[in-house]
Amino acid sequence: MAGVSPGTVDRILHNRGNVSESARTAVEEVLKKVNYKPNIHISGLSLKRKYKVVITTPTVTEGEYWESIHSGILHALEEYENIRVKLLVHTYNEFDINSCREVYDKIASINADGVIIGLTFKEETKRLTKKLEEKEIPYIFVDSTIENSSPLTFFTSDHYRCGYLMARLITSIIPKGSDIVMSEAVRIGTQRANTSTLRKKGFNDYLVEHNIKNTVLKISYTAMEPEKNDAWMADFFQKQHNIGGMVFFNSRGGVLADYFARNSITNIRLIGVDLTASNVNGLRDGYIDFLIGQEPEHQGFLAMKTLIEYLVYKKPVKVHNHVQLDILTRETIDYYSQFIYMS
Amino acid sequence: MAGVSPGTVDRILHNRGNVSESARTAVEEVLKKVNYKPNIHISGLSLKRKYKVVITTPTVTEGEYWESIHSGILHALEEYENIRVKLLVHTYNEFDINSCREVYDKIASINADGVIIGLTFKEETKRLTKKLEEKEIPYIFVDSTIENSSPLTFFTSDHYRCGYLMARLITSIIPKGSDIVMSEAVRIGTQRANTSTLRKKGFNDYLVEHNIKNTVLKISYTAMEPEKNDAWMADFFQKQHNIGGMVFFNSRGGVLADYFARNSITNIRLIGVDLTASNVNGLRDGYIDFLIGQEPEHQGFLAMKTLIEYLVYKKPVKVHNHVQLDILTRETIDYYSQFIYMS
DNA sequence: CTGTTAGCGCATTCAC
DNA sequence: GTGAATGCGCTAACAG
Repeated sequence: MAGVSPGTVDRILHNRGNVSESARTAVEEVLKKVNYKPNIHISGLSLKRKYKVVITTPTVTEGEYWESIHSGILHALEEYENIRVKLLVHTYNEFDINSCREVYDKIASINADGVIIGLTFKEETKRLTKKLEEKEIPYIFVDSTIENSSPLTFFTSDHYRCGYLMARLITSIIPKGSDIVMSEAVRIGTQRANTSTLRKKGFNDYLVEHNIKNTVLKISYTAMEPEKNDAWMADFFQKQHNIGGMVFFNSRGGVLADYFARNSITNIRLIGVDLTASNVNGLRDGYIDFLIGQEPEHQGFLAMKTLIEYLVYKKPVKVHNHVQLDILTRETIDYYSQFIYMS
Repeated sequence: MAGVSPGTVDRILHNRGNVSESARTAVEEVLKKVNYKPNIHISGLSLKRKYKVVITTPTVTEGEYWESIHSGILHALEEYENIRVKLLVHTYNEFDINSCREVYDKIASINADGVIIGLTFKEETKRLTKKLEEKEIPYIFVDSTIENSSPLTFFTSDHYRCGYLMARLITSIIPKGSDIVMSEAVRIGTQRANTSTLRKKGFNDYLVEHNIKNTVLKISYTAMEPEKNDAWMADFFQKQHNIGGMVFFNSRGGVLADYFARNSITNIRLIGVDLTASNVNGLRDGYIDFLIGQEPEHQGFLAMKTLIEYLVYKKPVKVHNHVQLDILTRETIDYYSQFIYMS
């Protein structure tokens, strides 16, 4: 239509240069006129280049949070089946900083085209990203981000808002004047980025802003020595009798739901985060009232998709991204699909 | 790999016959060995056949429920850009059964390849589907379905469960012993399928099952004469002083939120259905506590996608489908994207 | 700076 | 029954 060859059009579409101004304007006019939109799937057909993408997260356990992130990444790869990307998975032990360091060193030595990072150790991760920046390798955060870093983009939920929401929910369903228990899993030195901290801040801010005076108790639950928890909880509930509700800022609420189930405790409202297998059980059985989901699959999916589109099509990237906060109850969990993707 | 030509493979893939048993087995073996999966997007490239698809719903108003359904359908079409489907949109006035009948007659006379139906008038729709069945034209329901009909499939939310959920939510946030108001928009003879009825049933069942004795008042709100509502509501709230919360089984809760805003009523909890513009405003401003979303875009998207895959690829169809029930609050609405699709 | 051509995976057509 | 040829939209490689 513009009187030029397909080769020229392609050069214009991809800014490859070597095009005269006259040809460019002529083609661009036609492009606009016919409202041209490239077909990404077919374009992949003739693309030759191969890409190496690294994904690094804590070790993946079945039915847990990180598995969903990985699953989303794989789904994105399926959608772009025509694009040759080689996925290198490097997971580390989230309770062992040395494991993380080792894995990160390995990653820094790979000449990857892009890296997707689900982080636990903040300082370690800063060291890695610094190296990546030097080599000009783009990286994307999932689950949480780090201030003062320069990722290509990140996909997380708004953890502060999550805590704020949890405060709103728990205070609206507990008996007036009853106590609230806030549980954090403080794992020394390993605090998963600052998700829990942010949630806690959101939670407290809600209480202050709404002038809520209920007593807030804290328990520090340990993921390291689960065998001790039972005795420990028994002790706690023996001393506290005015508890109306509890919130878990990490994904371990299911443990408490399980304790409630075994001890027939039904008068304490419970709100948790993440759709882990045990959380979902607790929700289904009625021991957990609300679960907040943060779309881990979607995070992984978007991270991979964005990376591909950036690498292959130079598509501009929006840096700051928040996924949904899903509120689930036992009435809605059956219809909740974690396998949802975005075009 | 099987020592045959691509033509033969294609014949096997699509069961076109004219293939020797030996060739078939040889090819099928290879297919399994390489785990062959056809690439649907590229297959569309060379497909010649064109399809006519009809979509019929109540008239589309901006920012309202049906617009989202249409939008989802359009998005599915974008995803299958290589497949030539001609979309024929036929909307009717949901308050006028004659308009519906006219439109349906028109549709019955079209030789469509498939029809997507968002229904309001149950009996009228039954007449239409009967005709479609005679002509062996597949049809799909969105929003709601009809018992004893034979759609190819339907995509709706579980309206009964929705009502059940609303009962759970409202009773858990209102002061103990306060009254609950239940609002239905009874539009004579036009009850949008039976969504409201199902929700009401779910609502009542929850109350009975959980032995909840709060007084439940009813108001019948009219969409036809909106100018009368203000006086009417003023009258209602003057007489009732123990109202703790209200639930709307249709999407018009925003009207009440608006009334609350203008009259500074803040002590009544409100739960509504659908993310219409006015509902979302009410939620943002704090007059609505929860909105239940039923993924209209997703419904439209899935309906169109399923129809295409059925028509073009003869893909088997799951008849019974329920989309998610999303629970939204003012904390989560900002991150809620209605533009989410499923692969 | 520009045009030509081959080929990606797939479905169709036609000749054998 | 079968295979060869063509073309869909797009990119890459190369010749001019």
